[in-house]
Amino acid sequence: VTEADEEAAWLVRYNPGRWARPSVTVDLVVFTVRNADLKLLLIRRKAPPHRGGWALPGGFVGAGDGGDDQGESLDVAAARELKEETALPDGSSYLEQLYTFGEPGRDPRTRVITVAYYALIRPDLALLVRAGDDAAEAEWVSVSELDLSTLAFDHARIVEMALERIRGKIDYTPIAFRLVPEHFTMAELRQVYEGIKGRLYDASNFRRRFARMKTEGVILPAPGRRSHGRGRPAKVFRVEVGTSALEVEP
Amino acid sequence: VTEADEEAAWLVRYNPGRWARPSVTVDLVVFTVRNADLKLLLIRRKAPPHRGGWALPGGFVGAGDGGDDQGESLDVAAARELKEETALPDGSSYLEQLYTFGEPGRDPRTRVITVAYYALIRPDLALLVRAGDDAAEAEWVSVSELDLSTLAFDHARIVEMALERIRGKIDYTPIAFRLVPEHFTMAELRQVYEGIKGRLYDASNFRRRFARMKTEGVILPAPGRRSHGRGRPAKVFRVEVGTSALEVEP
DNA sequence: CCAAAAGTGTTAACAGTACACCCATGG
DNA sequence: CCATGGGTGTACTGTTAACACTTTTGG
Repeated sequence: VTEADEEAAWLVRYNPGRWARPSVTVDLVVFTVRNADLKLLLIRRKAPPHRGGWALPGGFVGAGDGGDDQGESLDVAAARELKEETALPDGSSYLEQLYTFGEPGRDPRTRVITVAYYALIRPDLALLVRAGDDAAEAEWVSVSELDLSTLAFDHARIVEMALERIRGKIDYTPIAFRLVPEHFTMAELRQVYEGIKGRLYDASNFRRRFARMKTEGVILPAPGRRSHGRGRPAKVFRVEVGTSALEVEP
Repeated sequence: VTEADEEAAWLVRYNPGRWARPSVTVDLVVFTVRNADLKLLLIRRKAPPHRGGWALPGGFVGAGDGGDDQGESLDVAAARELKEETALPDGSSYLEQLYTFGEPGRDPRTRVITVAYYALIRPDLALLVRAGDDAAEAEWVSVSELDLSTLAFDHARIVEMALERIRGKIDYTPIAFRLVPEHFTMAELRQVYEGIKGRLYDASNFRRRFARMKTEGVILPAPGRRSHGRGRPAKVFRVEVGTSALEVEP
């Protein structure tokens, strides 16, 4: 047995092509916060299975032609699905891989492994939602009012994990800034925390929590004030886009 | 166009089978700690590509026959690969999904999407490693001495992310207990932290950090003491397996 | 006895919380 | 003027870090 023979044998045995391949999709848990109320984007399925049921937006990952073209990356597939569903400009939303779900039987048709992502959408851009290709309608649903058991496939578990992730991550990463407009008040930022954590924050202590970010120049004063018709108008702030302190690593 | 026709059209259009499918694998980052030294398990690849190079153990996910048999779950596939490589008894190691890597071109043969897992192995069981099917040899390599750039595929990135994950998670979850023997001393537990975090801990403060777990009955006294030949012998502790306080949710 | 490692006690710094109180605006 | 929300100051609490000190073993 020559070395070339041995190598050829391995090539055959471990050629990925000889294994049955699952389908791979991306699913999106798209969040926004409005008036301290955490919402997520659901679609009504136009096609079976679960036709007419609520589900997460998503779609298949382009895998190319099996030859030189290996298709699109997972991140790109997720961004593409997000764009199809929301028509938002590129880079205006935060997108992060969440977890991969691949239980046999989670899709009755065939083995489907889905790489779930979650996205954070600024509320001033959240109106730009539209129904994608495979959806009859797309709608923002309050997490507090959502009955998870009505979701198709295993999407309830995906949503639960996404909630867990953002509720944990908001405490030690700057993801909250992805859920406020470019110019925001401390009250608006606080309401993002209240919507995600599902509890109230003391306004004065909340302010102090971000005092250091102000002195360090991460949070910058923006011109003007904002009045809500009643009470003292609030100062307006902004964060420098691309500030290293705002980078979030998965 | 009847409703049935429309439904049939959707079935064709969104039938997962009509899309090109990628191969799906699981790769494992297997950790252990010995003498405050964090080690990970690498194999030498027997087959191309990267034949002879260091790589993470892993293998293809069984996807069934494309019909009623949908194959094995991702968790099961990861546990199976771990067993092939280490021969450890089921349930003796901690296994958690890390991240999914699917850049086109990461495997030159075809589109391969890999779901990476990391595992934590108790040092008293870490000797039970063996080379799996596709490996010439398996070896524990110190993270501090490892040159990441020598790893095959995109395994350097996978290892980096696994390190990041355990270095973060050890601070707010009880994963460290998965890296000590059933009966352990505070010094041994401390060395797990030192190996993972890559810094020294004050022994007295470290002890206090776990004082509450002792009073709450999570950490229990074990009979006997342990002498290292020099100095005062240390008390021995154990944790109740299956204690809810030790459960770690991904 | 001495070196080494286990284990205890004391103090300071800091972040989070509760809460009293002042400020500025619209009506 | 007063109701409402923005904004400041203060006191208390629990956690962590630094470090001096005591205890118990092997050699």
